[in-house]
Amino acid sequence: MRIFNTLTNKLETFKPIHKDTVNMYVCGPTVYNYIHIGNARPVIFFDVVRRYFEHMNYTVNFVSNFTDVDDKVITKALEDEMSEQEIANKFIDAFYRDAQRVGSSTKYLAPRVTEYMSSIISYIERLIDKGYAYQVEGDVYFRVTKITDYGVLSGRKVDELKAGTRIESNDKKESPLDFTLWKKTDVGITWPSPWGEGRPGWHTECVAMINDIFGGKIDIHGGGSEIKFPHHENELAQNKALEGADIANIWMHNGQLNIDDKKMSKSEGRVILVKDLDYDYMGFRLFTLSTHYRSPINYTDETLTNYVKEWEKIRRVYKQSFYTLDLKDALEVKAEQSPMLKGIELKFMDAMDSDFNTANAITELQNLVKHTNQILRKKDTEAELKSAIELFDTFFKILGLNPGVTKLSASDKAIYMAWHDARKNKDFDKADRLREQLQSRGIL
RNA sequence: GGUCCCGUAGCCAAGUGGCUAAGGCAAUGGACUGCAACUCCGUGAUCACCGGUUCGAAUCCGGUCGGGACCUCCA
Repeated sequence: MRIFNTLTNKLETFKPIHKDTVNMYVCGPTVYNYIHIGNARPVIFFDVVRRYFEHMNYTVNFVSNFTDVDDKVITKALEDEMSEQEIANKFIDAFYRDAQRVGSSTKYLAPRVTEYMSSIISYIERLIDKGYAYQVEGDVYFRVTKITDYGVLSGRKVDELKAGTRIESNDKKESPLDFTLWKKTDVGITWPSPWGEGRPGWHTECVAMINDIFGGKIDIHGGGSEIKFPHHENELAQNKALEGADIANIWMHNGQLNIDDKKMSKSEGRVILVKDLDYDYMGFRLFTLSTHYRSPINYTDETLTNYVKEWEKIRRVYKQSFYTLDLKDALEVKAEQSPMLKGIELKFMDAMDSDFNTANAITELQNLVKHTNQILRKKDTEAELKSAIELFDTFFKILGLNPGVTKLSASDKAIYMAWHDARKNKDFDKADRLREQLQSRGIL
């Protein structure tokens, strides 16, 4: 299987560091607000990455953090007259609800910065010991100029960065590119450190936690493309300083989700929160996976509506297939996979093997829909239908789509049979009444 | 200002040197049908523009126009 490595800008054949295991870390949210639909994109995509590796029988150690120490958290806590911890807990709960809404698993290790404070402090101490960081009046900064190839991940050159006049000037820093590892402050929650009361900068938490949890280099480090610089660049720099090597074998970055072709912006009123999305969430998930993960997605109501309809179509044929077998008590029939279905399966897996090309994988899901609809029009196809259902189940599991179809109850079946008989006897008034019942039960 | 990405049918979107440029939505013709819904079959593209490299370009190179992102602890 091949994955695009943002560090080398090339497709690379995936080779795990430890046999049959994938260690991956995805930068998680700062928990000061509800997540918006752009935040949901990596939550969905990297969930699919994990699912596909698991389908390939890897053991996946998936870790995604919560940044619960941050200026924004502190500001929000002051505004709402709550503690930072209360704010964090509130929005972590909300995050889990939203992740579940869009079909992503929440059963993974989710370390919080506040739980790893001693690791972060000792990590900074080691950077100082090695001469890669320096203390000024209770602040600690990273000495970027000591990293010779700084900018390698984001494709920037130190000279160009220095030339940028927009970098905030700070007299305490040796170089404007140096970034904060520890910030002296008495605003909001603080921790004691060898440099005094304060709190850590953003860029250390991920490397410190990765080292603490995984004990070294991981296979995949992921996140949104907008945090490639400076956040991931700085993580890489810190790890090079301490270990002389990269923190991850492969860096993966997903493209952004825009609205009206522009980045979401709270100040311009261009934000849609996941919890406020007034559409079917599976349709939304399908929408986000229908574009290759490295490309930007443009959100419009029209586009999302199309994918919601598409999901209904997928779900409908699955439901019909499932109920067709259920009504015949044939759900446990032995599946017989046709060459056609085998071909669809192979192409689906090929697409996933090619840098998680979910767009092409979904095309195969659509082929399966069409083919299954053709099977449904024929008679005596239980074994073939069963095979189609199994393939749907496989695809759904990998993509994290859930049709929510369960076995019919005895009364469901009775109504269905009565409807069938009424139509057969041309008692259409009765048939229409029964049809309404079936529709209200979600069977038709 | 600097760096980078993108521009494929009305819409969404794959394809990044080689058969007639996938797939979906919409539209339209047909089939199925008690009605409706669903579903199936058919119908659509000089790949933004100009020039170059090549036997061959949507794909590589240069330019033009248009859109966007990053350089601000913004997912």
